[in-house]
Amino acid sequence: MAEFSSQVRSAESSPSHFAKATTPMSPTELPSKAPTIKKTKRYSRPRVRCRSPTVIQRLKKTRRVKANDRERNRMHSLNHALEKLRVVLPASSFPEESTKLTKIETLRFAYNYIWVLTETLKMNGKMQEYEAAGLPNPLPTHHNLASGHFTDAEVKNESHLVDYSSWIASPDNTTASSVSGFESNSDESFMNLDGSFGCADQLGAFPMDMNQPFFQPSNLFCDENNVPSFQPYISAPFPM
DNA sequence: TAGGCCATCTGGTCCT
DNA sequence: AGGACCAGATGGCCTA
Repeated sequence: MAEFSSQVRSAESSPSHFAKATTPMSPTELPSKAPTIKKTKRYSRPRVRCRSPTVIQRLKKTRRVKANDRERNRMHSLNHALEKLRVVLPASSFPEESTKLTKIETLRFAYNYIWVLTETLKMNGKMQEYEAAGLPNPLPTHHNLASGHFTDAEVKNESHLVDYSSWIASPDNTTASSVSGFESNSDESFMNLDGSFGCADQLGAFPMDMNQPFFQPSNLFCDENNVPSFQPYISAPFPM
């Protein structure tokens, strides 16, 4: 934490108020530990300093200034952490196309992004269970997408999900184009600022809008009659 | 110009 | 006593 504080203070982008921040003493600056000398108690009553009102006022002011300084640094460290979170979110991959996420957007996006990744992992686990049991892949494929079980809108969403989950599952994130025929490469596959996912030059919206209900991958599995059941939206994982 | 977002200040509370 | 944390207040900046 102390390390971070110094990082923040030394940040190039630091506004002028950083200059006001108190600089903690480095270990070398710290006073060497003086040998402890046991002092004899000279007063029987607790010492109460006699301070004039002006002294008290001055004391209060310096305390307030120091508290403000700490609070400023605390908020800067919080913002720094948020910034680090921003840069690992997919939306940050295309800064030229997106504005910086606000604080609340960053938190919601992160929450939802983690949720999607978790669901994807669960889905992959289920796929392996199906394979191990010798059952047909329940996930939407080109074959079952064309089988008439889905509406056009559903097919659209399904293909996006397949792309998305494959993209996430692939180590180099290059499989999205191969799954449903997108002519994209890894550089073009991304999560849009609004939470939609797709390729640079196409896509409606993979329904991952931060403020909208969510697509649930686990709902893509076939029912007992081997008919793909599909429920495109569920309640948003993040309470909006 | 209203509204959203942000940084900062401030006083209160809790903890060490 | 002093630091950390929190929430309310305030003012500046930006955008629709």
